[in-house]
Amino acid sequence: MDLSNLNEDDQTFIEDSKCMDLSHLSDDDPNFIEGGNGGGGGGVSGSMDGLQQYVAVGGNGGGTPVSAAAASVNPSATGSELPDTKEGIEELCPVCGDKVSGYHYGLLTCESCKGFFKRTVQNKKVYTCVAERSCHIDKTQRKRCPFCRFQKCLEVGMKLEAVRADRMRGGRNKFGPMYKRDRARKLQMMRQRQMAVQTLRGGVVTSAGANNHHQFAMLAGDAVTLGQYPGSTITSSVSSLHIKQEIQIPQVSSLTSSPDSSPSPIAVALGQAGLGSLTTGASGTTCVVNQHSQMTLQIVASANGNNNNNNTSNSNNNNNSTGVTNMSGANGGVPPSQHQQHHQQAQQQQQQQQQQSAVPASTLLSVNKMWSPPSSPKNYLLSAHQQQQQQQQHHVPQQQQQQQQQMVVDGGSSSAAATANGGGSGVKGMSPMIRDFVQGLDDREWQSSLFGLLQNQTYNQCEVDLFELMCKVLDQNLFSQVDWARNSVFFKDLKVDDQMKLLQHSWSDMLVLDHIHQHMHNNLANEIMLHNGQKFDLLALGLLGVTSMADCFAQVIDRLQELKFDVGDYICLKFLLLLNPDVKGIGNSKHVHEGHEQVLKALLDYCITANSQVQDKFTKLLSVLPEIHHIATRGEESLYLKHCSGGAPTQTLLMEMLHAKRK
DNA sequence: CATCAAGGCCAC
DNA sequence: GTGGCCTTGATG
Repeated sequence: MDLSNLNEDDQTFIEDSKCMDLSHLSDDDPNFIEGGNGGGGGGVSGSMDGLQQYVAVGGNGGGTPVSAAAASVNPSATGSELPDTKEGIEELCPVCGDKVSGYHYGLLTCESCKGFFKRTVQNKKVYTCVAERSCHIDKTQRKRCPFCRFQKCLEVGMKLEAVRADRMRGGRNKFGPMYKRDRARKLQMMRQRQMAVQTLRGGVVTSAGANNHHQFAMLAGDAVTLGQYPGSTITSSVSSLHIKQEIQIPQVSSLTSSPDSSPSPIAVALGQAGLGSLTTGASGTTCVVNQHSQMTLQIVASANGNNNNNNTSNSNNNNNSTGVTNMSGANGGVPPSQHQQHHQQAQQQQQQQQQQSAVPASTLLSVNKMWSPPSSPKNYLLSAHQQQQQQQQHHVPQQQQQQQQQMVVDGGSSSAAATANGGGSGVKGMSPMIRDFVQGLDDREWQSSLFGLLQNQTYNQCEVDLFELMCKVLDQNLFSQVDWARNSVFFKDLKVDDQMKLLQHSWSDMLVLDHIHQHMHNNLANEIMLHNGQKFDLLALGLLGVTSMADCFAQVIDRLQELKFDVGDYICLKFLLLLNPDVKGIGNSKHVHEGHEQVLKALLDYCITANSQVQDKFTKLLSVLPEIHHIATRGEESLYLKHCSGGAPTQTLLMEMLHAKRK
């Protein structure tokens, strides 16, 4: 492996940083534990605060144990001794653990898995798993279950779209820059890990067993604490592994645009991307690879006749329930002509969407593909026409479909972007700071992840627990919240401990405020029809589940409408909630106070100059905050009670935050 | 021209 | 079907 360009690329690391999927680190990889890799598979020990662990360690490679191994290669290295990159990046294939031969289809893999992936995609293989769809894949057993092997390929991030439809040889593809950055990241991580290992000698690091959930870390500036999510206990007795680390945010993948298609930060943070779901669903799960980078994982009729109703009319359904079948020509069992027809429909749909929106249809695809919930990796594998079919199959009212699409497609041109670009109502009088705030918003992402999650959670599900689903959405929103916060001015300059305290005090208020914003500025509906026909109460999200607070919520909306509450106001209020100077025990309270003051002043100026027609807007806006807090507090209490009675999902950041506040 | 990530080949 | 090795060709 040639690493000659590592140093030069290293410079671009910060700018280009993306989230690394660490969800597939091998649980039993001793290097991982020793190396202190803060990512997925459950290596670093357990007494770490959940928030602190919300770290994403750079790079694509699907949580390859390599970087950790790199750290352990030379544990005596000091910060001044830069790692030997050629020795350091002796990676292992994230799929099977064999020796890596280079970047293949998106990440570093071995030659064998490269070939396997290529054959599978090119020849449109259909595999089934005769076991539980959770076969362990390693070098010696990788041939046993191609289904699970291919699934793992996808989980770790191998990219279908890197397999060329035209089979053209040679040349480079769009992933080149990503590989380059990935190398830079790995080098960066190696250096940091070496420093971390040094630090670690004084700390306690133990194996975390099989818990590969919720591994995340939080950064303050560029400082990060690594560790493992402890489940339901937040404790300050943290193994003090503080590593300088750039948090990396994945971009939404696109088949046509950005090659940097790591899984969502949420999935990354949870360490769940692509894991877990394979153990769900009916027996007889089948992998079907479609041409043109589309892949489906379908639940097909099992041997005992457990066919899923929701899938029965899918013409792409493949009912090969046993053995391995080579689907020559036909795509997933559809006769070629039929498939072509469907494919053309999908293309036409995409073209129409592209014409109608600034957001390419591919982004829509990618939303479903990459922002799938951690527990349902199968769902980021839907092709365009399959999504279309699903919508039709599940009897989603057309209006609802349009509404959902509208929300996703138009998200980019909605309030935040429009306002920031001068198209909104709040531009006049907007200070540079507020403009920056607004530009930092990404409502499209918010909506995309919301609808992506809802869709994926209900695909092929007859009925889902709506409360559980709400918790999942809240959890996802919470991760987004943390992501936003840690990249925010003022906040990002704080130390991890301070950041945690501020977030623990503001998260629920911010969730409510966010929902108000989405409701008011992006026309978020109060409920939507899920793809399985169930109705999901979106409003309940904003109420944190306490639907009896709907009147209170409506009153707040009314008041804010009277105040001509706009995006600039919203983001200022959000900062005010986050930078709460009243939070006790903040180390750098001066900084928080200053930030708070500056935002207050900016908001005041903005209220005066931009909304002079609204009498005393500033004071009235601030008076809404207690109302929001009231709703949030009720929501927290309700969720906490539900959790304590066993009625709410455990092992979520949401529950972690609930517990943290009660310590 | 060197690099390297695609696809291809073919012994097993 | 697998996987190690070879060929190709865009990129810098």
